[in-house]
Amino acid sequence: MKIFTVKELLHTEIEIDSIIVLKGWVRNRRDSKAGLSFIMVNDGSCFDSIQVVAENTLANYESEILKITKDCSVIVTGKVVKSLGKGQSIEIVATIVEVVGFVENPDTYPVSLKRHTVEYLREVAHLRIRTNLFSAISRVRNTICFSIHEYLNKNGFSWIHTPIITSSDAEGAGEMFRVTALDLDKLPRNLEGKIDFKQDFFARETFLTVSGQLNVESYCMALSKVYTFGPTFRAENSNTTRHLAEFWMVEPEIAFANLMDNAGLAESLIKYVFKAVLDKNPDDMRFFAEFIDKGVVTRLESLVNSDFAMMSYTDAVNQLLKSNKKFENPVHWGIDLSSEHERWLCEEYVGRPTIVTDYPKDIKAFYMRLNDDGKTVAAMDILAPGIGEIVGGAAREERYDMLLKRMNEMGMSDKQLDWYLDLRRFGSVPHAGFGVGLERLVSYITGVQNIRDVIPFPRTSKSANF
RNA sequence: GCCUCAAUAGCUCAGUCGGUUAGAGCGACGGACUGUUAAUCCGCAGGUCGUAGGUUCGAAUCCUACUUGAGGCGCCA
Repeated sequence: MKIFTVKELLHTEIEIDSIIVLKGWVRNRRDSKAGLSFIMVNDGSCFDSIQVVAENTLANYESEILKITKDCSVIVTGKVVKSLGKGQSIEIVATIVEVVGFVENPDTYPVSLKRHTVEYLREVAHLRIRTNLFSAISRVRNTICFSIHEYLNKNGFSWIHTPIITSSDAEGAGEMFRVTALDLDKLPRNLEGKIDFKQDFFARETFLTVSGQLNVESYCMALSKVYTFGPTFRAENSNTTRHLAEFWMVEPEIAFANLMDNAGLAESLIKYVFKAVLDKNPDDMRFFAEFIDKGVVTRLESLVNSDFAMMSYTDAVNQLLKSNKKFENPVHWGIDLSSEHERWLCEEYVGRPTIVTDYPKDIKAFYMRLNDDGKTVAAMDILAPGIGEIVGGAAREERYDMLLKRMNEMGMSDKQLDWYLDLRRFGSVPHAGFGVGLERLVSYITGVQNIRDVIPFPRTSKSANF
């Protein structure tokens, strides 16, 4: 007897009268006094559960089947039949229902058969995957990751495994988590009375990476098209619906490329991902559209077939000024756009993802390429309605003198990044890249507003449960 | 890090001006009914009112501190 997933049973042609085995968790049980019970079994392979009909002639009907509650685990052997009821085309008439594991104390089982808030489910993150919402999020997240790899692979990119541990504290993206093997109760001191990191595991200060970009640039200078895709860490005390201390980021980097090549790649990648989700997860997306955000499917569909808006930072500032809206933070050329500005731009003014380019150099990172105007850098952010910045990227400063000058201006030590400067000395080429926040992308695609709900076990300030 | 709000049954919430035995819906359990679909109907159980202090004859209710959670802002992806 062959073992089938629910997805195979519901979404491929299985011959009627086939005898099959099915393994999963019970979503719901309904009894009929006609002498049978309906058991909805879900194994996460797809959104829908399959209906198993258990008749009271089964040996364990009274002793076990009538005691099945939500999330008991079962192995069902049975026959595929055309459904006599409404709501499904086929169902399984069971010959054996083996209860592998019962649920203790169903009255206090955290994920009962009722609607729960996402805030509550976050407190039981090890069990929340057993809800329609979180299993749908998990499947869509998986499709997103797979399609990112697929798109980049099809387009000749190499996936580079840049290090998680870094000795550079100048990656330019905020506070870092320290990595140490020193005994914190007995920290070694040097002659100056400071902590002696020479005695630490790596014989220097080390941190968790905030970005793989600097490392991947060196691979870009040999393999042309590369990307990193892995976890990144920020020790910022950010408390918002769109920040995590540990999150995943995709960072493509392309050689012989400028900002427009970069923006084109980002838009093309994101649209590919949108389309993949629409194609592969229609059931999950339908659920999000019904219960989370009505417009979530139509929005993706229209975006796949239209262009992202593009405007320069200077234009954006001018539009903000022209809007005559009262913003908390006053607008003038040179400010860093705050969320209210970004929101107004992409939600009200444009109404779809918007690529903003050429920001003032003073509000951007040291490695971004200086434009000919001497005031702006070739940076681009993609702002998405409801989420804000989902992509941040730039053409990199490939000119040695310019980069060194910029680093000095910002008071950075060129010693630590001499290897990075080397890339500008030995066969440098114009190149560009960007970072996509995976969780922000998942959030945008699913309509799930809090980023803590689109990663399995969220790590945020003051919270690292499970 | 700053600001705001919240914490009462397994979950979601109500609880009047500080006053007798703290209520409802869902879930769980028991029953009725039914090829059922978040089934429906009836019944029953379930509470240290976040923690610690304080005010008061009397505190879920007022005050203080703490803890936890949420939202907004900042930082960013």
